[in-house]
Amino acid sequence: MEVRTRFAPSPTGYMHLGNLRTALYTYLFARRNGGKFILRIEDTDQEREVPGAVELIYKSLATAGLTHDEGPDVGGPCGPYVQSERRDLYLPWAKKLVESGHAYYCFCTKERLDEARAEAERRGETFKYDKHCLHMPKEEVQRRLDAGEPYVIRQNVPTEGKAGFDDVIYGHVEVDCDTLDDSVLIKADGLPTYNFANVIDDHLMGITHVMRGNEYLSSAPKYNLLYEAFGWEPPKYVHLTPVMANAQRKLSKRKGDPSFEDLLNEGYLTEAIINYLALLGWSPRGEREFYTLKELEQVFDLEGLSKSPSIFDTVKLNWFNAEYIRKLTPEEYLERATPWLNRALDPAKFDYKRLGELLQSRTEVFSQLPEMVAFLAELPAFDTELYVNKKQKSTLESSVRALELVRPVLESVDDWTEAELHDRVMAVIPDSGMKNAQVLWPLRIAISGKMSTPGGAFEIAYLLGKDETLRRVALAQEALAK
RNA sequence: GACCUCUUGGUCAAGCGGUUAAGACACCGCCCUUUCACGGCGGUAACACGGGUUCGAGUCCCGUAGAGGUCGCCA
Repeated sequence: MEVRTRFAPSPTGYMHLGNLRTALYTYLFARRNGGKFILRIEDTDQEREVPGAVELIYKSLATAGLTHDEGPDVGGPCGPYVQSERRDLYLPWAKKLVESGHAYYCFCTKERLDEARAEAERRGETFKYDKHCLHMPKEEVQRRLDAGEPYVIRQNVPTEGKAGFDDVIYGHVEVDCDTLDDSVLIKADGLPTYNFANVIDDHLMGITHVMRGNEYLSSAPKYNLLYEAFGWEPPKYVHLTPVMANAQRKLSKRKGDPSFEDLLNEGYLTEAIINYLALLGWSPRGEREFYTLKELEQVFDLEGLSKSPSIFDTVKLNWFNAEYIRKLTPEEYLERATPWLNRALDPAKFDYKRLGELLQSRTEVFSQLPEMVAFLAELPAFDTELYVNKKQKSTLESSVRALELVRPVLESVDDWTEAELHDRVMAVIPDSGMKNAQVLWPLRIAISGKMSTPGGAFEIAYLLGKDETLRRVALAQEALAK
């Protein structure tokens, strides 16, 4: 049988990394098995509608490369793929359940239920609906229905026995029916609850593998009761662990954790994000850890999925990103880096090509670039202590001598290239009695004002140009004279 | 509170009854070197705890603890 999976997000206005990973696994599983990957929008909650949110889902999936075979925008045989457009579809199914005794009309008011809940709370008990309306005579039900009284339809969970399901990752999970509540299937507004809509849609759309967050682990037994009531074969369940911000809580946009878009805006590469996310909660069980999306499509399997939550680690993501950045061609690198460099530099004044070469192996995330190169545009204020470096045998005194030695040499250089600067400066060092580092360390400090820079003294001098380099050296000599 | 689930280094994780308990990130050290980074080499660091089962347990079973989830006419 053909594998059919679905990603069913709510349009919230951003793509959670946890959701993206769910989408990724769902997509990969379908691809690996030559099946279909379906996108379904779950927007039954009208109050939470966010404008543009659906478009953002399309855009995010497209950016990530997770192309769906069926969905609202591409169509398919099981449409519509937007739940709000399927609103009239669910009630008839619920009524079938009422007929077979697996569900019933309930006229209890919210007030009565709230009261009952509060009462249970007071007694320290778990609230469970008391099946009050289940025992209502048929005639009365009909009379109240005819009178137009508001109602909901509830699932009639057996009072005894066990309900369970098989999960691909967790195995067989079983609970006593009497711990289960009769949950609402159809709300007073006529729309289905999320859980009911899921069962109906997944069945109608022929979903074979339901991959979703494990917050649904507890409700899965009730899902299966529904499948049984309809006489449908339940799908295979694959409950995925959450992506955590720390050991206690999930990644949360509200708590300031980044969404997919945030990461993209900070200059993370899609490939790096996907690669990292794929390995966060799933293991290919080998030494290898670099995978393109296409490669993942070949090797992804359910066995490698983790049972326990994983913590999102920016540090490791950064490493992946840095690795992917190094794999870029110099041209690709420069293209991506340029907008970031422009935030700190005037592109007319610097050799971006050379700058790019120097920066590529030093870039973890593009957003770090402006801060890394800002010293080129403007010499930062710095303490002369920077000149003191034990390992380079550099002291304030040696630095004074080094700059005295180097300044006239620099002034005499007309061909301002790295090679020329290198040869000319290196030529005078041996006779000075100083070590290379004793001369080059203070020179770099003098013209950059920074402990570390994307390049050594000659590269920085070249980038700055002759005038600016000499200006900074003169400034440094003044400062050291004090 | 009830029910469900999870638990290998700081983090991601391999392991599916017999291993010196992989590997990666991070961290530390050394090398390379005009700084930083890259690259190379090396190092510190883990089976939550307690009982079983077994010749043998990180791997199986039972408890305990900790963590997460569910208990909405939200999704």
